[in-house]
Amino acid sequence: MTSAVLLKKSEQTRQRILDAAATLLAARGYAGTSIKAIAEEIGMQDASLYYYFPSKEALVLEVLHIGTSEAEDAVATAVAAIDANAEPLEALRLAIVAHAKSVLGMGDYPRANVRNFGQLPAEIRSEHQAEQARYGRTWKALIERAMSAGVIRTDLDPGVVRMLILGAMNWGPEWFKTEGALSSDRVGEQMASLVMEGLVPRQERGHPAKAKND
Amino acid sequence: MTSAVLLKKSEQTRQRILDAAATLLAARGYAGTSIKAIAEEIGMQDASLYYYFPSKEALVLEVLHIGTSEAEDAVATAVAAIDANAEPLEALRLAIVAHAKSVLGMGDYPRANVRNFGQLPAEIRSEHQAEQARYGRTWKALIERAMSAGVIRTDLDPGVVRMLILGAMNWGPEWFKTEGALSSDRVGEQMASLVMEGLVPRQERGHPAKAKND
DNA sequence: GTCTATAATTCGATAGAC
DNA sequence: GTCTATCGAATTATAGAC
Repeated sequence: MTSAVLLKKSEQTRQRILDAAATLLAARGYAGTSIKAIAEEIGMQDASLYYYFPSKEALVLEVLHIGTSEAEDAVATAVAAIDANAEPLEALRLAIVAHAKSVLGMGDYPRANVRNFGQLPAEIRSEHQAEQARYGRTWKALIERAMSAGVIRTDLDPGVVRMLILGAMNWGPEWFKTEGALSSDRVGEQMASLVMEGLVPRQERGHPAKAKND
Repeated sequence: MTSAVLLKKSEQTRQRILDAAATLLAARGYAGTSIKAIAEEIGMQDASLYYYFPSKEALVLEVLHIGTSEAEDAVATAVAAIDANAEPLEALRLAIVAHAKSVLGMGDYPRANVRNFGQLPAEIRSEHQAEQARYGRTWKALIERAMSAGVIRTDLDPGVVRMLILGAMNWGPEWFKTEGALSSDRVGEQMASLVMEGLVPRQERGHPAKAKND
């Protein structure tokens, strides 16, 4: 009898394939990740993967889908801690921190997602865009609510603002290495702080952006 | 007799290959761009390319190298308009605008560069990193000078700040389409404004970040 | 479920005619 | 300089034994 937590062996193998694919996709990208390499990662023959997935594209799409879902869940959980309608600025800040930690953290799926959805072959790109669009709408709502409330600037195009914020964070996997001196948590906080307060120091007391040499 | 402006026919062909490669690399990425596709773009047979370039890797490296050089030149030219030591904040702002326009503009080379250097095969990545590192030092100097002068925040790690700024802009090619409503110039200005002033409106009069509904 | 063997393409690259 | 022809390797995917 199967339980909810203890997966069947078949499910376990499927999961190990997904994990290996996520790890390699995050590190080497779509074209640099062959079915053979994924199979080797878990001590399998490449042909055996096709028992679990009908094609490389289906496997990759599922990895990216999980990556989007993980980031979306992280953001939703973070924002749910407060009343987002009453505190739209705080909601946005929590979302930024959550997203930043998702793409910098140890989980391979969100990183695999942001590093690959821009280089997908045209045939499967559109399929993933439907998933990605839902996450995009989450951010669109966060930003527009903050603009309507007047707590963030309204002199910029909301779409540009959204992509700049996500871009600053999504670029993280290109340079951030876990072995470095700074933890992903600290970098995530700095990302959020810079995006929210900007680079030029603020003069008012009590603002999150401190003067200097703090 | 050859002149400096009128290239020999051989040089012209070489240039057409580079241009086609830059266009395809910017649009489809490294693995999605085959030698055959580049050749077809200019009505050539794939084998003929090897008369001009010894390998795909050499061709790609030259495209990325040109992309880095173009961005670096644009930044250097922009910053040279002022006394960067006397006005470190303005120097940084000009650099941001220049870089943003480079990766958003019609030129394919800078876009090919930022979209591909993260997915290069390991063997050639290190070769390009030497070029890229020089550009990185330009930015490192710009940021550290501004920090020393106290005109930008010093409570953030300078390396993180550098990669966040460049990341927000380098992500542009993932979403910005020339056919859209906003011109690359306008988007570039908005990028610079957001990175410098942040998302949260400032209260002081006369600051570049206007209150709202401007 | 996992293996071996292999088909079918694609790709980077070379050889040699013209 | 550009072409045709082709090699060798890698890759996705299938067939069928166990």
